[in-house]
Amino acid sequence: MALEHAILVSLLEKPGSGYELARRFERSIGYFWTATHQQIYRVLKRMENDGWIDVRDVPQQGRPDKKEYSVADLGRAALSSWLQDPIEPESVRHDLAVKIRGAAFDDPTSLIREVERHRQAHRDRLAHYLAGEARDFTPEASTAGPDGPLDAERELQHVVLRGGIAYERMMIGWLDDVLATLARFGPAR
Amino acid sequence: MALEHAILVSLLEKPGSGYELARRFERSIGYFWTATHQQIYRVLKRMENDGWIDVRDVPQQGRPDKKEYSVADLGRAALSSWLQDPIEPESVRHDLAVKIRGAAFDDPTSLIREVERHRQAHRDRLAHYLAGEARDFTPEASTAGPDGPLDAERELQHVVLRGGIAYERMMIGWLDDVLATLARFGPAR
DNA sequence: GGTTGCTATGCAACGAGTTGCATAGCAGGA
DNA sequence: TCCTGCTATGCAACTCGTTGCATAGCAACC
Repeated sequence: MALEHAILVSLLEKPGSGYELARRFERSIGYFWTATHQQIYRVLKRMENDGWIDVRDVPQQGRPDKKEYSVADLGRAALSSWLQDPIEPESVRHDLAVKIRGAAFDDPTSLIREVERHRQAHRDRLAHYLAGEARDFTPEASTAGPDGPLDAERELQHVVLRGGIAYERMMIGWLDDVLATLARFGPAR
Repeated sequence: MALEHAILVSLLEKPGSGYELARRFERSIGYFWTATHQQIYRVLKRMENDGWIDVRDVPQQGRPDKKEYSVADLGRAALSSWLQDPIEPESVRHDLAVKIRGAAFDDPTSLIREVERHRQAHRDRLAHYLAGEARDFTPEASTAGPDGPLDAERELQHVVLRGGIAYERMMIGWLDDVLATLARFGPAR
């Protein structure tokens, strides 16, 4: 499982609390990994017990105190070891594809609406990614203040984002294809 | 969860045993859903208890007997109801993307090999999909004997396969991009 | 005769992910 | 004042998926 490693990468890029991590997983990390706050808290606790990360209590004004986590030597070693380990190409699971093949045995009307809804969701995500790319990865943004990541770090974040963009574009094109196919064969039955 | 629904669709397309289902999940259904035989057997048992599917003992020559499952009325109704239910666009989980962003904090040499390995796996899968398309979805193959699926069924299977093809092509292109990025920034550090 | 390999089914244990709920401080608005 | 909403952390129960193992018949090969 890679959730703990995704957390390590995110904490290396910038230390933070469980809550902050959960928000990153809704945003930039969410381009390639999703996790709820319950999962994150549980894994953070385990990682702390294993000595992978250090905690620091941070009092705050106007909001509850937080625990700020940062990567310890053991965590860095664990990440390094995982990075060396080969992984299997992911296994695919597309509920929507199941539905599309299932549409041969049912009225496809509601499926058409569903596919249109998904296409819109992918368009929204694509727009969101493109906005993030324009904001963070244009040449002018490259001189990012003292908190800005290093060149290699930035470039790698960018190429992962480009992967998300390519994925969304591919999905939109395919869903267009699906809708055209449903239009040709749906009403004929 | 959609495993039970994927099984229903597969059994509607053609009745079969748990073992045969497991093999389909390694092949055509595997374009969009993966499952091991243990999962399949467990779910088949539950579906049988719920009256979604019927069983028939089929004695065989030269090999162990099998249980052939087919979809019952209750199962067809359950599938129909699920097809009407909206689903959320899938959440993404790419171990490889975690590794790529993690490469900023480690020696990227082994990652380059890994990415090349994945690119080859996607090329192999693409070739496999294209061979299947040429075999099953060329105009000449459309007059497919008495066992051949109906036109709508075939068209929907084809559009799902095209989705798999588009996905593999997108991945190969992106992994090329990743390798170019790693080549530019990996050695410089 | 023994080994390997394929068909065919299944159990048990574990690990990971989801869902619902609980707590608590503080801010802002009706 | 009460209600809503955001930050911040966490428990408990459940479902789902993975891994390792077991059984059993038969075929093919050395």
